[in-house]
Amino acid sequence: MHQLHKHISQRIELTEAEFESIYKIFHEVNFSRRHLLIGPGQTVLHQYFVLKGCLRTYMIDQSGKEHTVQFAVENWWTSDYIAYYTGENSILYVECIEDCQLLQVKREDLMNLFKQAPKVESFFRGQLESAFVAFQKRILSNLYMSAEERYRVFISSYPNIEQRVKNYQIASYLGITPERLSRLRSQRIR
Amino acid sequence: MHQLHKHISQRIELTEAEFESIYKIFHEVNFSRRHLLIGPGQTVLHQYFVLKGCLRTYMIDQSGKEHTVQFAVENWWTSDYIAYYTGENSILYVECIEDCQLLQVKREDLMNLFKQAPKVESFFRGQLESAFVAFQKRILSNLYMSAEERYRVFISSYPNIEQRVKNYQIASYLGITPERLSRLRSQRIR
DNA sequence: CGCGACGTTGATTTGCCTCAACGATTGTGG
DNA sequence: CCACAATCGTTGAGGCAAATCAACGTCGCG
Repeated sequence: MHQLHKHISQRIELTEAEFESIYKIFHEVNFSRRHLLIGPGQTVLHQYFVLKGCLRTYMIDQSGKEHTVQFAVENWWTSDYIAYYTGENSILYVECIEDCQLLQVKREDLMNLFKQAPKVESFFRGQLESAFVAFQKRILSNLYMSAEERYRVFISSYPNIEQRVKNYQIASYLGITPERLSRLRSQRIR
Repeated sequence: MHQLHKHISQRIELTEAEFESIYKIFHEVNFSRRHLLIGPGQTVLHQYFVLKGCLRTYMIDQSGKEHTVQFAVENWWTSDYIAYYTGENSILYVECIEDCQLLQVKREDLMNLFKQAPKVESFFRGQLESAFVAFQKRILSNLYMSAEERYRVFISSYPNIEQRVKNYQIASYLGITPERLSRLRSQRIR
């Protein structure tokens, strides 16, 4: 079974024939490490399903500091969702931090597919519900957890991520400086 | 046109007859100030559309501090969405901070309706997309904005909210102490 | 009218940032 | 394949913003 088929099947039932018709609007694309998938100012027509690799979505503020919104690894979806959903120009970067094998899909194609196959819309509604829950939990964590606790939660929700991304990138996800993260980690060992 | 019909029409087209059939699964409920709609440990079967009034969703951490996830005013939807979507027991409080007139709808009824009326599912998918964007922006704001900037953004995105909720509740939404908020506001006036 | 909840102000403490220096590791060009 | 440069992670010193703790005035409600 195709990796995407398996992924979708976790949420809704789908015959091989149904999957084939859905899969028509997806296109496999490959990018090497450091490739910038999306940069500020662009219009964002696509979202991406990660077959293999790791990506990071982040912004750069006026003072030049990076702030990471999310990482995406195998079987995650990614894009600049602010631009993708609103049609506004992007303010985010989406960068491959490993060589990446992705499935690209155009929002327009997806919207048309929803009309023909309500099942597919159900799948994406379900995805959005899960994302909604994850975001709400993240906002809560930022409100009541210490930097150290947030670090611990992060590590357990993205297994093996430490081997795949730079520490300063993790720090920019947690909202702390790389120095601070370094100190938190050395404290934990003692 | 009914307030809910008007609200849904902003996103999808809906005839009067279609609205009537949808409206069947909604029930009007009224609560007075301080009523606790949802408390920790409960299962959450419903979400609510606010016809009139103001509600607050928050948690209380181990040290007894409150942390506000969201406020809901007229024409907003609210619930403990973590519990509502996952089926887990609630960890949040949803409290009426004014006398409230609400439309209650059961998730189960909504899911059945989706099968009959894909349009309705499209509406809620659209809602989720907007919420997703709002959350992503909020997470970004927390990463790169100062407390003062976040306060300013908050005030402009919830107009007149200052007259409706307590300052310590706003502070707990912004992730700062009431003392800090008080000082920020007195600075701004100068 | 009296009590409790709330908002404000002041004094003190602290968690985290900034700046800076120094290895270690990675990447690159000769 | 090696040498050098750039990037990254760590550690230390110093400073600042925001939290904490405490006191007091005020408002609203029972």
